[in-house]
Amino acid sequence: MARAGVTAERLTRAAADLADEIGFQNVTVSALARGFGVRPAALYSHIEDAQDLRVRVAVLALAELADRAAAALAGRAGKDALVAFANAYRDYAKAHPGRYAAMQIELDSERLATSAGRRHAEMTRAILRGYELSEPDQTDAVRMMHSTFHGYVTLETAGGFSRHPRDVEASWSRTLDALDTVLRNWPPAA
Amino acid sequence: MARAGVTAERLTRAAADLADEIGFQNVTVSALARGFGVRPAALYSHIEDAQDLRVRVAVLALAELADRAAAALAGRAGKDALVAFANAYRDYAKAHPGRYAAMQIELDSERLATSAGRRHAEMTRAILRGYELSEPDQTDAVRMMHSTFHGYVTLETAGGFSRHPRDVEASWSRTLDALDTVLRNWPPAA
DNA sequence: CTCGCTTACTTACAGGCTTTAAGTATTTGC
DNA sequence: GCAAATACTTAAAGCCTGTAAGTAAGCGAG
Repeated sequence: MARAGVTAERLTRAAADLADEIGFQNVTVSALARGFGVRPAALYSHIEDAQDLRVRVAVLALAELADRAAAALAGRAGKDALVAFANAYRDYAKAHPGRYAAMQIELDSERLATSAGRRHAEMTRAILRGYELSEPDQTDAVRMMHSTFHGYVTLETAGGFSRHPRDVEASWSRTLDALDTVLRNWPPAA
Repeated sequence: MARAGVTAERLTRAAADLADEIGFQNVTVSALARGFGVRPAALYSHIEDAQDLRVRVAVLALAELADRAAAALAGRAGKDALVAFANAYRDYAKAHPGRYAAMQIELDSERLATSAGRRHAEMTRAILRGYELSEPDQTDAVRMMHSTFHGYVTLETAGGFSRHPRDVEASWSRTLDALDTVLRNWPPAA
């Protein structure tokens, strides 16, 4: 009965990889245990329950994405920064669909504050520095940007754009152009 | 042993209502059967399996939303139409979170073509008639609009905007202003 | 009206997942 | 080298999905 060397970190990583392979919904404690050659009950020494595992994957994914976005953003400003950030976001989601799906579960505010959620918001605001928006326009713009990225990526990966011949890549590029346009010409409050 | 009068339609409606109450993820065949005072196995005379039930709820929700959007759109044009459509979309999602979640499952293209998916696309294009965009800009704009709506509503209902004091309603209104702005000033292709 | 067919629903069961409890083996640290 | 902590095991309860086979209810035809 040699020990399998299971830790919460390894479990989380394995769960994330499994999610990318078979879909986040299909990641079960049992399947994960199987991968480690261990009985399901063994995992409960390392994680609280199945939901705890899901949250850990979500936090991991948020951190990974924040790292990539930060790297993409380094040394860029204005539209350049906008495009780099957006592409980092979309590329991550496409490369890691399971991790991206994990990010969508509702995290309690405590965990989000501690996690990379804050970093994302800060980076988005950093991009907006190039557009000289003051509050509350800045917050509105942050929300619109995030909505556009998230919406586009979600719909694209769900196959929502696949029934029209127009190149999805091109539409994305034009959407970023449009976003840049509106940020430079943010409409005055009514 | 009186018959319970279960039909696929009633099941679908009950499942949708249940989803709005307890969340789409928590709708099970067993819970649904309980609501009808019937054994779980009885439902398999009316639905193929659990996935079939989910798809039915999704199609129902798509049709309901299309009806509301069409009603909101009637007699309007330009920004007026854009705002009415967007609000119908968001209001539906907020009033029926379970149904809205159901709409996000991947539907095979066959079912989507038959269902209300087509109507949605047509309505979005109808709105764009007021902005005089020609292809492929029109398709790009449709995709951006849909992404923005979907992204905003998803993030809002997931609590993603709740850690900032700015009124979510106001941000939404400004986002629609911004969308109108960019549609009127759609950037020329590079 | 009743016979017989179709359909709705039942019980029974197999198999999978989650989670707790209690026991056994292994490792760590003094 | 031994005690305490930790990793893992089996066992079991509870819930879910889905299939198979049986029973009862309704319906149409004679």
